[in-house]
Amino acid sequence: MDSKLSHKEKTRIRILDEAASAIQVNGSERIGVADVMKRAGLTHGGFYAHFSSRDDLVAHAIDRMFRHSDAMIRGHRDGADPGESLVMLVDYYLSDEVRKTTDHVCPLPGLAGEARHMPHAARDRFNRGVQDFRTAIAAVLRALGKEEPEMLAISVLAEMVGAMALARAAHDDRQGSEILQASRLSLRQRLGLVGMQPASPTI
Amino acid sequence: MDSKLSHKEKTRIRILDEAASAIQVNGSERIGVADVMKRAGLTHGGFYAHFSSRDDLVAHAIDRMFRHSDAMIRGHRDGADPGESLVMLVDYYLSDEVRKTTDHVCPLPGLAGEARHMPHAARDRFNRGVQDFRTAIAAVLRALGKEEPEMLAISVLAEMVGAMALARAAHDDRQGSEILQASRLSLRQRLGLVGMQPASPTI
DNA sequence: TGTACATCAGTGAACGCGCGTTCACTGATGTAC
DNA sequence: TGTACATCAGTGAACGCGCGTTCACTGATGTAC
Repeated sequence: MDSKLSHKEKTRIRILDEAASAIQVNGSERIGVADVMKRAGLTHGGFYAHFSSRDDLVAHAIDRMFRHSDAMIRGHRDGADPGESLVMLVDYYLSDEVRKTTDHVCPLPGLAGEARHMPHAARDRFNRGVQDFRTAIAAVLRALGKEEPEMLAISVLAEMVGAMALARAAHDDRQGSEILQASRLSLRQRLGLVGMQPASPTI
Repeated sequence: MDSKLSHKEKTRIRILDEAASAIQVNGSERIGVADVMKRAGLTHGGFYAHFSSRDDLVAHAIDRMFRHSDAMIRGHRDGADPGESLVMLVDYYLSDEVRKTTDHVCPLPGLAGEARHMPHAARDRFNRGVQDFRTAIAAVLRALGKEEPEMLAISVLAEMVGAMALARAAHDDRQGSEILQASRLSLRQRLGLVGMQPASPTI
C-alpha cells in the first residue's frame, strides 16, 4: 500500500475494504456499521469520524469494489490481440474462482437487482460502473471488427452479469459451475472465438 | 378468482399478492410484516394466523411471483411456430412495459443477486424457477433445430436476466430502454430470427 | 323459531431486540517554549 | 532537554426508532337443541 497515507487514511481504507467484502457476501442492505467496524478491528463509535452515515459508507464501498474489479479485469485483458483479450476477459469473469471468492469482485452480478433501492450516490456510482465496463467491452469488439460494437457490448455484458448472478444463486455447486461453463462457451461461439485458448486456462 | 375459496384463503392470497408486489418494488429484504398487512387492509397482529414467520411469507410470495410470471410468459409464447414463439417471448420479457411494471413480473432479474441471502425455502423455490424457465427455453430452441439447446438456453436466459436487471438499475429512462432494445436485437441476431416480426409489436 | 354456546378471523397494545447515531471521555502523538 | 499543552483517532455507554413476534380480547358467523 501507499505509505504516504496518514494513519487515519489507512484506517478509512481498511474500513472500506471490510465493508466491500461484507457487501459482496451479504448484499448492501444487510451490512451493519458495528459489524464492519469490528471486522476492521475497531469499535463502532469511531465510525462517524470516517463517514457521515451508513449510506455514505455504502456508496464509497461500492466505488472501491468497482476500482478493485476494474484493476482485476484490466489485468486479465492484456492479450496479444483483441480476440485473445476478450477470451481472457470472459474466461476470467465467468470463472469458478470468481464465483466463489469475495475479494475484489465485480459488484454488477450481486448488486444489479438492488441498485434501484440504493441511496442516490451509490446508485450513481453503480451506473457509472456499468457504462465504463460497457465502453471497455465495446472497444475490444470494435478492434475485433464487429459491427455495432456498442450494441453487442450491452448484450455481452448482460449475459456475463446474468450468468454470474444465476450461478451464484444456485445452491448446488455443480449447477453453478455448469451455468458458467455454458455461458463461456456460448459467448465464445457467438463472438467467433471458438478456436482461441485462454492464456491462463481455468482448470 | 375461485369463489370456492374460503374467506381466510382469499385473505391469505391478498396478503401474498401485496407481499409479491412489495418485493418487486423494494426487494425481499426490505419488506415489512406490518406494511404488507396494511396494504392488504389488515392490521399486523393477524399475520401469524396466515404465516409462521416473515421468512415463510417471503418464500410463499416468491412462489407466487413465479406462478404469475410463468402464466404471463406462457401467454406470450403461443406463436404459430417455434421461431415466432421465441421472438414473442424475448420481446415480451425484455419490453419497456415489463421494465416499468411491478405486477406479475418474473422475479429473476430483481432477486438473482440476493438469492444467496434468502431463507432456505425461498432460495430453493428460486432455483426451481430458474430450472423451469431454462427447460422451457431449451424446448423451444430444440424445436427450432438448434444444437445443444440446453446450453444455449442458459446463455439466452442469462442475457435476458442480466439485461433486465441492468435496465432497471439505470436511473435514466432512455438508458434503460436502450439496454433492452440492444439485447432484444442481439438475441434475435444470434438466434437467427432477424426477419421475424413479433405478433404484438412493442410500441 | 329462538336462545346459548363455540368457532374463528381479525384487532391493537406490548415486548424485546438490533441497529444507526450521538457524545463525553481516554490515551497516545505532536508542538511550543 | 524537558515540561505543558493541543490535537486527534478511537472507546464504550446510552438513546431512540423500527420491526418481528406475542397475546388477551372483540365481534361476527355458524351450530346445537
